[in-house]
Amino acid sequence: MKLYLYNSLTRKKQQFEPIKSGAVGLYTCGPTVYNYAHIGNLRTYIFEDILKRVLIYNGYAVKHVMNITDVGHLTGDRDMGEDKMEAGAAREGKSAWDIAEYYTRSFKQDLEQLNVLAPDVWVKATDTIPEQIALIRTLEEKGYTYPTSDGIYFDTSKFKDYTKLSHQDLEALREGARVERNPEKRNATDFALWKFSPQGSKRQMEWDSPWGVGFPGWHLECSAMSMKFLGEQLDIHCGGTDHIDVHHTNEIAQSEAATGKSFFNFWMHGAFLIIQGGKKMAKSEGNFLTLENALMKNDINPLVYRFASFLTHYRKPMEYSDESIEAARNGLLHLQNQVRQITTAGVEAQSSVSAEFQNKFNETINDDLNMPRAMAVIQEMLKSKLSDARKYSTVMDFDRVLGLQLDQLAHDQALPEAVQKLVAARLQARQDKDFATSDQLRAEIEALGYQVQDTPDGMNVVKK
RNA sequence: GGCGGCAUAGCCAAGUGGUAAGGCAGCGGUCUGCAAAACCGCAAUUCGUCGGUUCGACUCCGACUGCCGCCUCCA
Repeated sequence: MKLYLYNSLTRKKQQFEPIKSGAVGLYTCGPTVYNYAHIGNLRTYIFEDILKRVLIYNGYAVKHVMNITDVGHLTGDRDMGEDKMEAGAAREGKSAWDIAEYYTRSFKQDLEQLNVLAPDVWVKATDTIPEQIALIRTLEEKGYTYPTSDGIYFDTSKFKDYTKLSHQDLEALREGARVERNPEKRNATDFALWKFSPQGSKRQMEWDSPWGVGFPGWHLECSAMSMKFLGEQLDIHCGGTDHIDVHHTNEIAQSEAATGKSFFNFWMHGAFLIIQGGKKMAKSEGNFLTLENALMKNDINPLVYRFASFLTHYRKPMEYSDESIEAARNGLLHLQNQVRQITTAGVEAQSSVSAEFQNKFNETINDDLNMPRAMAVIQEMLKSKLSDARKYSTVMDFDRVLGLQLDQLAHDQALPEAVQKLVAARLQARQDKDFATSDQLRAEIEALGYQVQDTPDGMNVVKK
């Protein structure tokens, strides 16, 4: 079945065809590990996970690479700020390396909680320094670089297709610049490939290079890593929408200048999460929410957030609020109950997947990952005239893409001892027809975050 | 100032030329000791405003209004 994806390069939905038949190289921009990921960041990783799962669903072998930026990402623009890692280290009184390690682990935990498939290759920027230096060398030989007092820079005026991704008007951009310029730069858009360690101070992260001791520029790592692990010409590169104008634009410039070939065929970007009032989530906005403090702290399953993200298309800003999480929580619980309903008949045994609904579902997700509509297809299927067995098989097939762990529902019944006791007591009370006590116990169970379902087969208690 | 995006029921949100998916909340019903869960049914004569094109527009064009993103660190 044909797969259509929106390509930021052409600003159109295009049919996707990998360079090598049957296999896809996927590169997703990872985090800068100087702080926790917030749920806005996480939205992008969920979008990328859906993309990857859709590729797999369509039968492609996917090789997925994600970078960990642990050096070189500056706090200010114009290549003049502090390194975020060193700043994080100073803030927390730890070494930059400890900071990187700590937040990398935290990030990976978040992805696990959200059931995001791990990439095949994790790469740290600091593990590819030789490759990055080699790339600068190539650019130097080809005449794309120039030195300044603080580093080696890429001359963007020498790369003719510089705006092919951003579609920006550089003249206009220059006029509107409201940031102080680095006077040694030849063009406002030039960027650092290598930064020298500051005079007289010792950085925690620094390396020798042909140009002097220092560290690589932020954009360089992604070029070096993706080429190292995926080759010079690649299929799909993703990231947040904010990366279009600078980060990805610079990656394209340095990569294509170095290889003379077009870099990635598809560029895909996820839209932001915004909170009530329409603001994006960011540290600087003071509305920074992590998975932990937005959901887990309130005893809400992180998969609720995953489910919530399916309700808005990835290219549209997603509204976040307590109400939206509550709606998603109820929505997921409903879906889980629907699946439980068709599981109880003991029909877990394989039945064939409904071809009609599978086609419909496949067609929908293949239309630029239209998850909101896919969710509607699922409801349509669950409310159709299919047998429970077929519904079960079909929804499990869909869950390969959804990743909501719907197959684990039956085994998810382990109740805490306190709840078990209440359940046993309520069972007894009901046998004794002592409904006052029974209702009282039901309220207690629900207060602990569980839902009581009395079915003809007995009492069912599930986590909300 | 430049570039781009968005505006659809109480809330969230698909659809993008042929007469409005789905979810949450709500209401009615079946079931139940009562609830809950599940299931069945109901909910926008209408898609920010004003014009235009068309047999026909939420969908195309223009203007306007409001909101947002990037051009500063950023997913």
